[in-house]
Amino acid sequence: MVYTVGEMAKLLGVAASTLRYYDKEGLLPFVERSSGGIRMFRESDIEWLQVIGCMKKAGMSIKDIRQYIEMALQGDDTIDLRLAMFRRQQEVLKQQMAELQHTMEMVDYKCWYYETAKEAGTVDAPQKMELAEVPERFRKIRQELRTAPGTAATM
Amino acid sequence: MVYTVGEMAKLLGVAASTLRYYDKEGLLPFVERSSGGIRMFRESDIEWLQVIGCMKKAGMSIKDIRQYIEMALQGDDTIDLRLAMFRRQQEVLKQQMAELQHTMEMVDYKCWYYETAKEAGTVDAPQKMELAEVPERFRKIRQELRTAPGTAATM
DNA sequence: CTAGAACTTGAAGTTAACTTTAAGTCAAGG
DNA sequence: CCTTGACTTAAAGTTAACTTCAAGTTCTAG
Repeated sequence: MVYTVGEMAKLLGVAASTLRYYDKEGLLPFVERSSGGIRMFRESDIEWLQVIGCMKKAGMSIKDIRQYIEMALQGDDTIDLRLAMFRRQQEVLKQQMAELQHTMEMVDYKCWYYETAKEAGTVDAPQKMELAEVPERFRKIRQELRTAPGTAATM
Repeated sequence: MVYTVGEMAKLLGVAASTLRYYDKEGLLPFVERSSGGIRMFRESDIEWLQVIGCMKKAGMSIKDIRQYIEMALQGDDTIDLRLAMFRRQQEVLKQQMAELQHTMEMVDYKCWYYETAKEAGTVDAPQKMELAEVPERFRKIRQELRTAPGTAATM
């Protein structure tokens, strides 16, 4: 089974122009063409496209992804390089995860903040509340929000 | 203690031009000016800036953040709206977290893939391996990568 | 009082990742 | 054969979030 660019785009849930753009940027050197020049995506190309999608979600640029594709096409000599690349990406993702956790804590705090404000009818309630009255799990983030990053909040 | 734009930028680890840009976009209506027109950031403005930073990390646009700031300056009448906004943001972050987890699984799989390839000296080792030989925790993602999203992999 | 560093503004420039447009070509159904 | 919808390319346009520039002003230290 082969697909045209439009069919494959639909299958993946992206715009056809996006796939053409990726091709132009060298991300799809494995896609063959008909005698008339029309792209013919093969079933097995889906895996490439899924990997590209995941790498994008991991925050990699088109340029970085192209480097990976080029390495992959060079064959088994670049296995070490590709392994190193994904190991580095693992670290990047761990970092992203930690940041996301932190952002979540802030949003959780703000939800508590506005729930408390709602009950009292004024933001003064949470805003001016003594640290000791603030639920324990929000104390750290509250302190952090009120000081510059890198500033020791505890003295 | 008050700070100029340059000092505050250094404190927060961002470019001064970024703070000026935020101001121009209406994100910093609370920042006062000297008689000569120079921005005078107050200690308490740090909390605003930290919240702006967190909202940005949560993927919110400048425009969305401005709406929040405007609501906050309107006072206690907008508490419900602000609470709703952060609750929505909680959902968005949960979604982001799930996606990040999924991306991580893919990268973990790829690390295993290239470790196996490295040992064998060829990517054929992991690529052509029977599903039963693949470590259990990578089977699902492997199946998923090899089919279009939304396609039932199990039949 | 005067350097000179840091501030001000508006406007133009940058970057990444697409998207749209225009002009033309291909391929399947009738 | 011919229509028609989907394909092709190159080039220009879009968007968000900054960054840089140019010309001028303010503040602080000597």
